[in-house]
Amino acid sequence: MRVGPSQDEIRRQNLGALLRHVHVHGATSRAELTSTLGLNRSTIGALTADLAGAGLVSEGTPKETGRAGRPSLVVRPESARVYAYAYSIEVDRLRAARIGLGGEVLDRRGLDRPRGMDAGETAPLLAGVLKEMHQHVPPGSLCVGAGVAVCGMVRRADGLVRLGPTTGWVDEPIGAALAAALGTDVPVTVGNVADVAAFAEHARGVAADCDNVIYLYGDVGVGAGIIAGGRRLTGHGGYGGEVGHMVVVRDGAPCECGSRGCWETEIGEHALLRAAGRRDAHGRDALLAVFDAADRGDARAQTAVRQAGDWLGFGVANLVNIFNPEMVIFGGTMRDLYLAAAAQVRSRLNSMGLPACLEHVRLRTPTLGEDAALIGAAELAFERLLADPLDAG
Amino acid sequence: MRVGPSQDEIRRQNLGALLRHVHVHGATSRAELTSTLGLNRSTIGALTADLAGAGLVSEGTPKETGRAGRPSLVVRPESARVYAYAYSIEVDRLRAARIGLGGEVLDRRGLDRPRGMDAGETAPLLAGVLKEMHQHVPPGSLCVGAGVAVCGMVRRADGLVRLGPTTGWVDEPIGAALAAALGTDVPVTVGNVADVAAFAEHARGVAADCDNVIYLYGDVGVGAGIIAGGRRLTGHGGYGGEVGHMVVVRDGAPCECGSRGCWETEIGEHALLRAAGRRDAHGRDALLAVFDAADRGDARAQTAVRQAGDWLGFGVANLVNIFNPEMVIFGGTMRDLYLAAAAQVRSRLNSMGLPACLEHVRLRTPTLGEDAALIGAAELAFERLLADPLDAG
DNA sequence: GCAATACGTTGCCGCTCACAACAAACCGCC
DNA sequence: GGCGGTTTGTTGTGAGCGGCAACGTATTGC
Repeated sequence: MRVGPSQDEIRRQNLGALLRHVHVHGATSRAELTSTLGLNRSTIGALTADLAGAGLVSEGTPKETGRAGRPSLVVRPESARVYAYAYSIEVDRLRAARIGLGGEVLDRRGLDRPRGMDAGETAPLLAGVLKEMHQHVPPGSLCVGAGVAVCGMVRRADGLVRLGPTTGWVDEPIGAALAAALGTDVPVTVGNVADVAAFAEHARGVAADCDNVIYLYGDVGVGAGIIAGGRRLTGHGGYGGEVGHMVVVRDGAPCECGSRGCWETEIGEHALLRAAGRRDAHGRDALLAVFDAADRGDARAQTAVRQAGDWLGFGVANLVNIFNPEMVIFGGTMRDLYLAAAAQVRSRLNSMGLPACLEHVRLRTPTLGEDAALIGAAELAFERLLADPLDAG
Repeated sequence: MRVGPSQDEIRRQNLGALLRHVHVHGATSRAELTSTLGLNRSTIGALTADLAGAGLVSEGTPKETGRAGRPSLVVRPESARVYAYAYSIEVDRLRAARIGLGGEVLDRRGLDRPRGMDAGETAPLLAGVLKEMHQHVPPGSLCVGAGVAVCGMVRRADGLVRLGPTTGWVDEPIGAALAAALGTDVPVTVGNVADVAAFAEHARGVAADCDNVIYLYGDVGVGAGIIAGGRRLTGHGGYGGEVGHMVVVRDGAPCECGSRGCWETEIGEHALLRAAGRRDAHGRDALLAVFDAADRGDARAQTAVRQAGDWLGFGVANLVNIFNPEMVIFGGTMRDLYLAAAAQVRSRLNSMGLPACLEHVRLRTPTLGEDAALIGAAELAFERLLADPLDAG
């Protein structure tokens, strides 16, 4: 049974709200925080004092106010001192970063990932990168945790990767393995790429003011991160958003998942390359080559792109009818496909979508670009800090 | 920016939590409330005193405890004194009820609804029924509002019915019309039937312990009420859950919505009747006749039912992959179809659903039966009371 | 009739935030 | 350079909330 918070939970929530504000919006004057958060001056003062005492923010005098009156102290996130580790596990690459409070990328590494590498082999590799990065951490810094973005279905409870067609993983306990490798002082959170990217775009990207968002992410397959009513739609086990396996052609082409006619068999990498007559190619570069060819007038590539764009619009229309979102974001390869075939997408969407659902929906591309997964992964780790700044700090 | 609640909001939330508990679970001893809500004895005492003072609950000594110790006072909802009006606007019927706090149906009316009647004509009719029912209200009672369940897409902001294929309504302001007819002291809330029924089943039905639920409701069309993470999925405008217009056959049969191949063109009333060779029939009785015929061995009816059941499983599998729900509930005509073709539904679901998503999903029929819409409509009205018991009371 | 048990009631405490009064820092003007 | 006006930080006070412990009360079991 839901019950109201106790007093110290109020405090925690307010500390979190303040810290979240400077984390997302950057340095903010206390006066502005007062009006934004709707708390009293004295309360804001007490909260910032607590956060500053924990080393999470610092206060300073502003340069020039330009206005009359005593200048308000500016509350800054301790971007250099408070940080999270972020990982992105992709098809043939591993990316890692150290990201400061506020979202600044402090350090960044990347390494190739041989196909077929499982979680048990990956975790020590990631831990090694962490050790490398850790050598450059200034003394007195605070690590709030590590976040991992991975292509595949992630069990919310423990970060087990149930099925990652891209990586070939089945039931790989990357969360547990990484937690074991990093030790108990670095809590690990694992999330699906699309979910995590959606989270990032919702926190500090295009969807900053939208509470109902579908973030469509494509690499080899297609998944979605869904924000419904301002909160991430996880589903019961954490597997929500597997829109790539929505069947759009009954008894259609076989999909890797074992079903047939899944959406990603029509708009995924393989489908596009095959339709463009490049059956043996794979990877993002090959895909971009198809879009390039279509741009230059290659008839077969154009047909392939139009066909895929039409199917993209088809699936988006279904999702728009089901979710009535405010915004649909096209990320990963879906961004390229959308940009190459926007006319087809919109046309399908307009013919299939219910008028009421089409009313306010906006189609967008991500603003955080390649870093969305890493930033989102870091956000996962920061989430713990923001929920309880003083205890986690 | 989200900020923590102030002290009086804590009080409101706790009052609401207590009242919600006795509203949903019936009379409860103070001792039980203490352990369930996790609040102190003295706090529970103060809260019940406030609620009793507002006439929302009453306290009494229990019959027999059977255990040693001083018997705990029992907190009862004032079911007879505190009530809401509930309406359900259906194809050819209007149903109305007066429902007491706790969910008890105190009074119930029904009348025929001529097809083609619009909101402007319906509202006075509903207001008239309310006046009738009002005559039997004991003095000193408290009306907390009115809730309306209507087949169609409802704009959350003001209860405008955007599109109700069943009723033939387009942009009918039933919320505003009813509010005008009932006066300002009876706040009106309008919701989609499926949403409202899902709400009811989640509050006090099969889905009581499930936070991720899809309630599939069929009449002429098909819609869904979706509970995600314990909260109703409304979408941006309030139109979320229009799963009936998920296209399952590209360029398929034309649908009333203007699109083609919508799910409801395969599992809706018309589809089933047509496939069973009863093109001219309509209504629930005709549908039940088809299921009866299939039961008795009519080959054509059997084929129609199996076919529709297969499509039902198809769509459910898509939804299960997208939402990863804990439970799928089949209501309205979908209940009949599911019961008649459970084998087909499960077979399709198993072949198309992702293993991880199938893991914990349960298929169920509603427990609240025909009253789900009315009870859910009343819950909409009670929701305002539960959010702030003393101000609304 | 007594002890044991469980519960309601009461007074007190710590906590949080709002509020008001005061002090401090800036601007513009003379 | 001094002055008032303005905006803000700081401090002390107060109200409201829930937790807690002590005490009174109602029941069961012996």
